[in-house]
Amino acid sequence: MQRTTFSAQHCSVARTLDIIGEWWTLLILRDIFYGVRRFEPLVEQLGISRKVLTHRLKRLTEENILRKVPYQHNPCRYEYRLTASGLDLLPVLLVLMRWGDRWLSEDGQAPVEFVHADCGQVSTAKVVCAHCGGELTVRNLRPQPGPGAVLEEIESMRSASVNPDLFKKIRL
Amino acid sequence: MQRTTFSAQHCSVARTLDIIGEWWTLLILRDIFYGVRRFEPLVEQLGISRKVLTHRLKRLTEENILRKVPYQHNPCRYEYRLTASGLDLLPVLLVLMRWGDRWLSEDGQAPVEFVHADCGQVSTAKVVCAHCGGELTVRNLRPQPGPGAVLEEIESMRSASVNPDLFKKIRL
DNA sequence: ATCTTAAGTTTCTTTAAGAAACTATAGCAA
DNA sequence: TTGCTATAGTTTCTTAAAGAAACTTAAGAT
Repeated sequence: MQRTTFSAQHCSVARTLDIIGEWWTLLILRDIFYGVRRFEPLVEQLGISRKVLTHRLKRLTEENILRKVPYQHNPCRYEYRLTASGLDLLPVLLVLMRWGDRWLSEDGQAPVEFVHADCGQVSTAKVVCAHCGGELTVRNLRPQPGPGAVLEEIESMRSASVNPDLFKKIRL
Repeated sequence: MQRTTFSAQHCSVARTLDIIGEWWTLLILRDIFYGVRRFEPLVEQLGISRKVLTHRLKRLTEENILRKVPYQHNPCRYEYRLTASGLDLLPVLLVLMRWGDRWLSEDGQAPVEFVHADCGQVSTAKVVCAHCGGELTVRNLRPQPGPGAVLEEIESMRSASVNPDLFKKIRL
C-alpha cells in the first residue's frame, strides 16, 4: 500500500512525473534555477519541512538531476547544482509558468517576467514543432507508436478511447 | 497539518502546480487528451484507485480544467471533457514527454511519437521565445519582477540566491 | 566553555493513497 | 417478480507520506 509508482508505464510523461511529479519537487527546482542552492535557504524560502526537503534532494541527486558540490571544508558542506538533465527541465518550468500566467493570475498580471537577452524583449514561452516551428495542437498532432512502444499498452489505450484511430500508424 | 497549498505564493509555477501537481492529475489529463473520458475506462487504464480518481476529477472540474458532459439519460451519465484552459495544458504534457524521451527512455526509444500534420514530420516539442522564436536558456533569460509581483517575495528570493542581480529590473 | 551556523534526523500527529467491498440507478432477461 | 449487468461513484480499513517541532553533529568564533 505504498504510493503507486508511474515508472513501470511505457510512457515518457509517466516516467518523468514519477521523478519530478512529487509534491514540492518542481518548486525546489524552481528555487535552484533562481540560484537558491543550499539547504537552509531552501527551507526558509519554500517553507518546506526539513524532512521532505531532505527526501526530495536525495531523490533528485540519485536521479542525476542535481549533484552535490562541496562549497566549504571543516565541516564539509554541500550545495545542490543542476546537472545537464536538470538544466533541461527549464522548459518544463517555463511552460508551467506560462499556463499559470494565462489562467491563474488576475488580469494577466504575471508575477515574474523574463527578458530574452537574444532579442531584448520580454519573452513568453511557446511550444512549437522542432522541425517546422509551427504550433502544436490537439488538432494537428497524430500520436502513433514510437520505437519504444509496447503494443499491449497501445491497444489498451486505443480501446479505452473514444477515438478509434488513436495510435494508428501513419505512413509518411 | 494538512498538505501545504502552493496557491498562496505569487508565482505562476506554484499556482499551477497547486492545481495540476497532485499525484495522478497529469496522467488523468494525458488519458483524457487521448480520448479516455469516462470514469470506468480511466480506472482501468490508469490503475488508479476509484477514490483518488473521484477526488481529482472533482478538483479539475471545480478548477474549470474539465467539464462534465452528459452522454446518456436514465440514468444520467457524464463524461469529462477538456475546457479551453484544459486544452491549453497540452504544451505541459508535450514538454514532460520530451524530457522523458530524452533522459529516461533506453537509447532514445520513445514510447509514443507525434506526426505533425502541418509539416508531415515526426515532431518533437521545442520551447522558444514567442517573440523571436529563439531558444530560451538559463543563460539568455533575465527574470525580473512582473506587474503582479510582490516585492517582499522578490527580495526574499534575491537574498536567498547566489545571484545578486536576480530580479534586477532591466531597462529595455 | 558556550554560542553559532549549516545540514540534516528523529519523533509525533494528521492527512492522503491504496485495496476492496458496498451502494445507487435503471435497463434488460428469465 | 426476481435477478443480472453496466456505470459511477462511496465507504471502510490499512499503510505511507507530509508537517511541526525538537534534537543532533561538527567545527569555528566569542
